Amino acid sequence: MGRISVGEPERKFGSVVKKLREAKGFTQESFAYHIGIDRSYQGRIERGEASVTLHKIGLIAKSLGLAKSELFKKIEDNES
Amino acid sequence: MGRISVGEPERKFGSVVKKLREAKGFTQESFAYHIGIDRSYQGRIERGEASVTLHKIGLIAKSLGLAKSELFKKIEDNES
DNA sequence: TATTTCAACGGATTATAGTCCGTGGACAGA
DNA sequence: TCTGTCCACGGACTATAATCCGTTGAAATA
Repeated sequence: MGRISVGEPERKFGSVVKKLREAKGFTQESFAYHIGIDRSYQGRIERGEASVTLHKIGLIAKSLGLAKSELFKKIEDNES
Repeated sequence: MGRISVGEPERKFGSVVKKLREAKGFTQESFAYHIGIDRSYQGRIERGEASVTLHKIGLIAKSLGLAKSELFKKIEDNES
């Protein structure tokens, strides 16, 4: 994987997901469990170290109660 | 890879990308070249046989002249 | 101080995204 | 016809997403 940050889009994606997760009161681990992904991978995503697939993006957005378009809108506006 | 369709989200993603690409007058090959991805992979994406990464999603959206949120909005509305 | 909770981070492995190269079929034009 | 263009589809390979399991450190609480 890209251990160290893959790129700007990944970093932005990660930081917004992190903020939204925290706002929902989830820990990384509980959130990851809820989605069905690995806890350490959730950390990597939030640090911008992973270029997530469409499949995972869908799971994450759903868990945050957002449509993918809405999630990306927040990322683009960086209103988190 | 998932040779055969991965899931509904991937199929929708693919079919909308296909329509938008055609609307822009690109062939699969020219579009793929323009983005910098493999021609056969572009075909797989459009057939819903690939769960594209954030990185590729960004390249595709950009090539279509759309923000990622806009691309996903079109996919969700299926207005293509 | 000791204990618990959470996130950062790593190494090693497995699953799959993405590449490379080729074939065949449909269709349009010469 | 035949020639060129475009797409569907495939196999084999390479790169990397995603998993699994562990360690460390910070901060809060008892």
